[in-house]
Amino acid sequence: MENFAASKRSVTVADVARAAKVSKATAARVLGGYGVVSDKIRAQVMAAATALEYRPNELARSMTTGKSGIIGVVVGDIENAFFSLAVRGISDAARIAGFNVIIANSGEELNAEKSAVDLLIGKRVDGLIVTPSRCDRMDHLQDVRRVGVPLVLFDRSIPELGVDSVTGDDRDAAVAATRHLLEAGHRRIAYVSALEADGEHIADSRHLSNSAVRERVEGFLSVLTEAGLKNPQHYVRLGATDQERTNAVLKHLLEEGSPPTALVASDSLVGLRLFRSLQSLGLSIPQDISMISFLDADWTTVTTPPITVIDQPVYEMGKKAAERLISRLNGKELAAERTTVKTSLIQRGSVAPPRRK
Amino acid sequence: MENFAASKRSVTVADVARAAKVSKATAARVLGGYGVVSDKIRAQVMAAATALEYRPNELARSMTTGKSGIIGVVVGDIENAFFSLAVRGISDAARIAGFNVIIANSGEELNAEKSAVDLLIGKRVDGLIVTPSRCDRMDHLQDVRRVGVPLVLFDRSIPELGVDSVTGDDRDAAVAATRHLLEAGHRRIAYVSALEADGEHIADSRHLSNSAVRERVEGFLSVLTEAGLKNPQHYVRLGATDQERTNAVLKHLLEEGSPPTALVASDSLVGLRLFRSLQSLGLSIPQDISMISFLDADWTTVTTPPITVIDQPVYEMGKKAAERLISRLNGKELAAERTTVKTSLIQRGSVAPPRRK
DNA sequence: ATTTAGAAAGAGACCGGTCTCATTGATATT
DNA sequence: AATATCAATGAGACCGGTCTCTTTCTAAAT
Repeated sequence: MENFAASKRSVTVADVARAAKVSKATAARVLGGYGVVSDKIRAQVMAAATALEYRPNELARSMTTGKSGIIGVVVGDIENAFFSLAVRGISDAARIAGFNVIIANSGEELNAEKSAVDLLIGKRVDGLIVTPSRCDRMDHLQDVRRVGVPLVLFDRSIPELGVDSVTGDDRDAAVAATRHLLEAGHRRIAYVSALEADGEHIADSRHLSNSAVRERVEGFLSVLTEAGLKNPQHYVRLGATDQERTNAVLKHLLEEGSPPTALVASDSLVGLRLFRSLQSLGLSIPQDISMISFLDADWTTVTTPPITVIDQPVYEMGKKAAERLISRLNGKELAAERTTVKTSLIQRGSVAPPRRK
Repeated sequence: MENFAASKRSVTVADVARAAKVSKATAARVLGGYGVVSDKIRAQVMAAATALEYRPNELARSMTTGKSGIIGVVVGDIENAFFSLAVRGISDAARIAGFNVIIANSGEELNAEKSAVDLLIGKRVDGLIVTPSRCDRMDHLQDVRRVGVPLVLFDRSIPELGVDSVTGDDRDAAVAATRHLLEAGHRRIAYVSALEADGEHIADSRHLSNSAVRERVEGFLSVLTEAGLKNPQHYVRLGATDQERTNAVLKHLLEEGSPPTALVASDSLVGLRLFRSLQSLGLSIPQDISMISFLDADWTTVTTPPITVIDQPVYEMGKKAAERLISRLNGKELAAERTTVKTSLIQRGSVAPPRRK
């Protein structure tokens, strides 16, 4: 009784060699595409290979060559449009260069990130692209360097690590957005992020564990401080991780003595949640409150009004990160570099002068 | 001169064995967690391993065991929320079961899909989850079975292949949506899909190469036929692959003698594009035209009006597909099964009775 | 005291490729 | 004709694990 489904021992070079009546070494040369072989023998081996339906075992190949042809990617959450677009950029660039991509989710959780990195190194990925969930904990990333696996940070950078990073120009982007609101006449502007924290407030922006958020907050604060506004960090709020908590954050903001007249959402998910919160409170944009969101996400174009956003070229960022990694993998000796890509403000309909009291 | 970045030869069991003054076999037993070892020796080996920062080479491990611990996933497009959510479901289920996921994009293109499948098999994935781009071309999928790699189809099924599949109840979903529109009083209802085709029209729904779309179209047509409407397939349109072509599809529909009063979008991307098209034409929903979209995507809740959708539990679908595959990987002998998950219609504001002429 | 069972450790083959080195044979050189 | 040169093939080690088989040693059984 024969079982077709049962995994039969797969066809190896040795099998092909036997069928083609040549040595294993010769068959390997043909099948592996290296060394010198006569045309006649080559044809012979190829014929045997197709007849037997030979498929190279990449695992074995990787083991001897030491290269797996795989790039490991650790992102916060593939479900998030930001990351899925980035992954697309990475995958495309990788495929063109002949690499494959293996993806792991960290859920923005340090321990998950650590084990993902460990695992990918165990799989002997040739290189790693990581979105560090915390920029202040980097032992595991130092390990990556130690074992000699090239590493590129994505979306966030850790200068102390001395590795490549590809990020947006987060500070400038925040500056542009904040200026835009300031110019529209707003004086009480809130910045809302999903970053996990003890409370909703921040004590010191320098302690923000996510460098992208930190840069943005610093840009935000610098503009407001420059404009002579007092205590601008009062309006920086964290912890908008889901709809419920976002509702709470917004509620707190609006119930205070001097509520903000404009909001900046730290990413498109926060933006979406804020939009929903505002909607459910019956507040209209931009009459009652203005808002700007990071990332030109799908939803921002079809709302009424459409949302003014900071357009991050995420696909290109992913592509750049992959290209940087790949040029390292191809042996280029490069100094660690911080690549920042330019973002732009797309003005739509969600910003207007604040309502006069 | 020492180069810290250069990849140094990695630490192997043999190195650990030497350091712990035991045989390679014994060290391997400890590090691999198999066989019997005395506590004393175990401690000795563990100490040496941590001292040397030993990291197992999963590649080598996979080669001997024949299992890689990797599940290969081939999707149409990770950038599409449908797939990124599914991938999340797959990844989560996989991680819980101790598997990893390697993702490849087919771009809904048969050749890309073929090479992705080849490649993943070359990497010796333990199992495969594939969204077949065409349900009428399945040689490469038969190869998968032949080499003995368990396969689960996702979102689309190919009964002739005799493998597991996890899909939505596409026919029923389309039936429910169409009935809903019919009950609202619509008689001219269009179904718009992004499926690539020669023209925008279909000759025979049985020839649709994507089984999910085929099922939906068949459900759609059956309801309309049952309702006594003539030539309902006239209103089935394909090729809405990007904004421009979607605009064209809509233009053609609306310029005809008896334009549709309601639209069904085959997926959330088509829905989004249709929404934009309608917006740019100055048509208001649902006064001028009603619409229903597949997939409860982010954007559908924040439009004015919010969009009535067919909610597909995509995360669960991904999870189910992974779980099915994993139970096979764990040696369960199962008959091929078509799993369909129930969808539901979420009524929001995009459906109203048609305007009276 | 001698046999015996079983636990613990060692030796070495093996997985399926790559790659170095040795061997063969044909052509070019003197 | 004898030697040098080089292309084409073969033989076998190697990568880093797993795993089988063998050996050693201790403790229970007779």
